[in-house]
Amino acid sequence: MNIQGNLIIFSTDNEERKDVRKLKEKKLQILLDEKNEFPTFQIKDNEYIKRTAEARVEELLKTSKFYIEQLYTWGDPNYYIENKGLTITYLVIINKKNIEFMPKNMKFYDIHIENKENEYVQNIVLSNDYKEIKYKIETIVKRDRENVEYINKLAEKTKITELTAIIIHTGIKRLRNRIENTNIAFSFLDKEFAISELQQIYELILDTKLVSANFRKKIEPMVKKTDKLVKESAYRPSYMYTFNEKFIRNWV
Amino acid sequence: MNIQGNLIIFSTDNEERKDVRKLKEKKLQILLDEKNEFPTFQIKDNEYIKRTAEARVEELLKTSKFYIEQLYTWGDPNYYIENKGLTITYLVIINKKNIEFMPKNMKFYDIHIENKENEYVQNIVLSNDYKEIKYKIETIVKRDRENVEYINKLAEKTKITELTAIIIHTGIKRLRNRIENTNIAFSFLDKEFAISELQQIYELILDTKLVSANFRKKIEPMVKKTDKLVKESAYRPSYMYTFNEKFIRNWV
DNA sequence: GCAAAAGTGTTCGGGCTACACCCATGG
DNA sequence: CCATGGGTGTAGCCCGAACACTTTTGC
Repeated sequence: MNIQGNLIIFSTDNEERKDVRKLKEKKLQILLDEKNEFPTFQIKDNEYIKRTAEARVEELLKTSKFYIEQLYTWGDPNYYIENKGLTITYLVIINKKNIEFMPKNMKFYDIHIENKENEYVQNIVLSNDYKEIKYKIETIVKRDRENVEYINKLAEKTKITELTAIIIHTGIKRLRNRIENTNIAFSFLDKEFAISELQQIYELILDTKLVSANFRKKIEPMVKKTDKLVKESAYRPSYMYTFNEKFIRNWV
Repeated sequence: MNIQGNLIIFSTDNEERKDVRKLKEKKLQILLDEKNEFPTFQIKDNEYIKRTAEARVEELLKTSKFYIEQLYTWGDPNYYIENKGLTITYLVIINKKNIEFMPKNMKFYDIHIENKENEYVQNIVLSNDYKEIKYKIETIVKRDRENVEYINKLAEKTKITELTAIIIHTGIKRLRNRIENTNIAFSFLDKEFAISELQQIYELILDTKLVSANFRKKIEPMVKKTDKLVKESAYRPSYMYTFNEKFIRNWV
């Protein structure tokens, strides 16, 4: 049985502050290699797969500080050109500051997901300094390709495989589910952070603009205020907050 | 690589009506073999695993009417005595009326999950006409056995393996997640059903009592009233309802 | 009439939304 | 002074919880 693991690694990037009066803008990113594919790893008998996946992240980025969970196991021969077997995908969230080393053949792509027309259509844009990949994902309910059918209209042109497109789509859906129900948002951030940073994470993942006064109240029970101030911009400094450990939430 | 599939099949049973004035009581059930294990299936290269899992259900129960989704892929050598590899579990929901054949070596066990003390402790009771299996599942947050650690205190006595216990636990959590966010509840029922039947499904899965006046209002948009009446008891007959197809919801 | 479920309506409170408003900062 | 984000308060709205009440049935 041919079986392989791979990793969809999410992170965020802080753009430089162009205007001291404005917030740094964060961007959601994923790590892909030069063929626009995810980092992979081999799975052997008598190994604890989750540990194997973790070890691969550690080897890749030389750090052990990240969040990891199993995303899905893909097993549809139509997804593969050769070696038609299974792929187990793990979803990773990492704070860039914890990355000690960047593999030469890999790059973080900015990823932007626009929800269009209706809830089943998404436009996905991947870009870095060198290239831009755009494609549209359409979910058709009740058809039978892993429960839904995905159409990756621009897949051929962009050299993103259908499976890669589906994994990105599923990864985003999982993030959206988790961010509303668990504390994964904090995995993107430093131990101490400003509320506006947390809000940006929510906005990036959910692709919405939130009203900060309301966001603040909503997440208030999940954070603890410290007495430290961030002073690095031409607006009122923010207090630093930390995650309130009482709000650990697990999920299926 | 040694890899296997298995199935956690959920269904419900209608008890006989003891008192014409009372509702039939439903019970949540799962299918286990004589060793208290789940039905398994083999996975081969070049097969669409979900289809393979479906085919196994069809072969087992001689029907094609059921709900199926991937639950999780288990890969921890500590879970296995021998053949230490991977197990991919699919979760199935079936209406007993659609089962055409019951395999001789398998039985539906009533399953009752009590939430105790706090959200991390569950008492699980499996029973059928011949035996009863009780165990307690404790989830410890932040430890590292598939993200949480499970302690199956009575596993040895009851001959339920640790993996079986974890799959049941995870299956229940998945059902609880799905029932709040999708329309899986309808998979347990006939095409036409009374609101009280639907409510019982919710109560069984969530282990709570719901106020029927409020439940009715909550699920109102998800159902359509027919003009048929159920008259088979000494209380006011109910209209039959059907699922409103506009409320199909998918999930990650 | 009675017990039980079917079904409707009303009240109350908590949480979310929208928005007004003041504060603190560097330029 | 200004623009910008930080932070607080408040009014309105919706949804869910609690519960009262009427209807319908078989016995």
